Amino acid sequence: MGVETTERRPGRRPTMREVAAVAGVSLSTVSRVVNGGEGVRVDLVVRVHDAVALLGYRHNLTASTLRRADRQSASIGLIFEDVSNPFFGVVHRGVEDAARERGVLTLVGSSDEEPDRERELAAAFSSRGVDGMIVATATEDCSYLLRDRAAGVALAFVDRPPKFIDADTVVSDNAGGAEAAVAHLIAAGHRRIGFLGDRPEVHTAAERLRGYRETLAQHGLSEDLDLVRHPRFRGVDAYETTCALLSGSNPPTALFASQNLISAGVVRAVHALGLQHEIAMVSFDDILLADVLDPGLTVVAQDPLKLGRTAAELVFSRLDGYDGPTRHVVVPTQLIERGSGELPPRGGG
Amino acid sequence: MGVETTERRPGRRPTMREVAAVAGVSLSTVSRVVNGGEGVRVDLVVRVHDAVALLGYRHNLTASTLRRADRQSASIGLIFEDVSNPFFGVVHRGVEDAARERGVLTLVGSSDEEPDRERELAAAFSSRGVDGMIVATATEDCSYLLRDRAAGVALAFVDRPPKFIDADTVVSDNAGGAEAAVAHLIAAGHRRIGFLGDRPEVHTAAERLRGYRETLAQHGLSEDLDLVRHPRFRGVDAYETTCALLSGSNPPTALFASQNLISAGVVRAVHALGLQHEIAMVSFDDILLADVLDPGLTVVAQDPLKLGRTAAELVFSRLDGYDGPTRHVVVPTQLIERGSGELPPRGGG
DNA sequence: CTGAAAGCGCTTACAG
DNA sequence: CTGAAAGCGCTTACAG
Repeated sequence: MGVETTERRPGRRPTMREVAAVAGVSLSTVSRVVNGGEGVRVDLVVRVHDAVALLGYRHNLTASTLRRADRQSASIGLIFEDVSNPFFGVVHRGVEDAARERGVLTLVGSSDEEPDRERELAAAFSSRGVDGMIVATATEDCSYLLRDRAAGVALAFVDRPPKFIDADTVVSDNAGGAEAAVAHLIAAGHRRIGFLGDRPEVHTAAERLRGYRETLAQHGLSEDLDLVRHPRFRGVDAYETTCALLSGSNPPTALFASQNLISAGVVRAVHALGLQHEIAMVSFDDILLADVLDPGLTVVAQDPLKLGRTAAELVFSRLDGYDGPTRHVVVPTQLIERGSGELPPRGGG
Repeated sequence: MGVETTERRPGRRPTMREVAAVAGVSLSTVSRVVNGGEGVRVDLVVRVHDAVALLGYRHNLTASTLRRADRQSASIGLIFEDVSNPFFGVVHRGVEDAARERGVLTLVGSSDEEPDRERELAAAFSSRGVDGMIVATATEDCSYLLRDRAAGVALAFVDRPPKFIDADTVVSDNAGGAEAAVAHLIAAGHRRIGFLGDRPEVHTAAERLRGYRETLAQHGLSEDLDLVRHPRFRGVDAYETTCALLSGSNPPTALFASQNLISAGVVRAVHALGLQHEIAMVSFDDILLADVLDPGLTVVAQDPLKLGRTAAELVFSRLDGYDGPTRHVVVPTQLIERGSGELPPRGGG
């Protein structure tokens, strides 16, 4: 206790030069040993390792990157909407799993859906020399990243495709998942299906809305604009929007909630109104405890782990020299029936 | 489409030297302007800015850090158990919020509760010159970080205090929260209360178990070792453990689940057995949808955002020169009654 | 106020 | 196989 306090400052750490002095070899030799020891006499390797251990030397990757020919920093930058959203937490993990396999570290930030914040993060990452970036973009125009790509930064977009730049992208099958959800509700007999989702400027929301609309049309159902709602702020406002929608004059008999946090608000509202056994519901994106609700929440599950891993693989393949056309990966979704999506229309809706 | 592809390699980006040439000034002057322009003639500032814009120059923070006297990289490293655990996602966000205010970026990794992995991450962060590290440690002995601290890395521990190093720490009031949970169940009439938690090597689990035991003792209840279970793997195994516990010969009338993912498994099991209105339950750590369950899940809520923000503030105060004694912050928990914790013992337990 | 020079910690041709 | 030297992109005394 307290002993270590005196060691704290100033923050000097041993350099290769000092290791060289202790080992009685040149700086070059230390560098060779630290970088694998190829073609260095065994006794010198041993002496260097001893000196490293003695001094507690740690390789300075920053300086190494600056001088090395490949310039790789072994780090990539991730920009999500919000790292505390469980969906992005899992995407993050997927990236980390792939990155870990090649010793790459992740810098991570939240854009909060603000374009300025996204650009600031990208600039900050770029200044720190990341080898690649994975972006869940919130900007209308992603061409600001062209410069970074020209400078050698490998780019991949996840969850949402970019505009004004042609780049590797991995997204969920948003329209297809929405179609599955809405078709499922129609098959259960519903004709009036409410849509609750992010504002359509968000690509995923737009795609899910498109799937909703096209599926209605395919089944000869006309769209009632009053049934489409975009809660502006999530959680609490999805709750209020749902309450308003369900207490209107001609309410829907079923709901399609197109985002995880919105779903939580919708579910909360339906339960608060005591309508959970009356109003059918399907959620886009699975959530913890969805299976324990009464009735269980039928969802269109995404595969966020795979989204993240795939995005990382796209970036790494570029770093490994792939220079072909851009790739656009679509990860399938899966409808999971748990009860809420199989309820028939109340009163024969 | 495709036009940009040709720009991609090689990854040359303009240097200060090139900016200087274009602006017709010296390298020193460019550096001064890029760093704020203090004491540089206005016309030169303008010329440099023009050259920067023309060339698309971006400051190389890595090289700057290497040369600068303060050596600050404006980045910190975070080690969590798992970035995809919603609890740590929010802790992460708390750190990010504080870091963002001072332009600091976060490197983040998951230890998966493996000591080797934790040490690897710490070494990787250190090699990349982080200014500080925030660690939710999984190691028995954290003295391996003494060297980094001696080298000037500011340290804070979050969620779990370290052993064999005296360092700034912020944790939830684990024992107090557990006490509140158990006392609450006792007040509802329960005498046989099951404990489900991580293995006690994890500090939080040990503290919550301690709170459980001490509260039983305070109320004159003897501990039944058969009621204390440590599901080894989370989720599915918490489910099975709970089923086994409840179908035993002398089952508990109430359950205390001491971790978020374990809670999910316990809740799932209680509902699967149809006992959700019979068996009382309190969970440590709040989870999404807990309020929508039937009955609502009574929880001891933590404040993960505050945990993260506080950890960051502890790190930054060290970087700002604070050199006093280590600080040990305890963040209060809050009991939220929602129904499951207020059920009386069945059959008069 | 401005610029030439030294140097941060390291890698990499180059000569021996 | 080994070492002296140049240099990655930048900052910072130092002299003018």
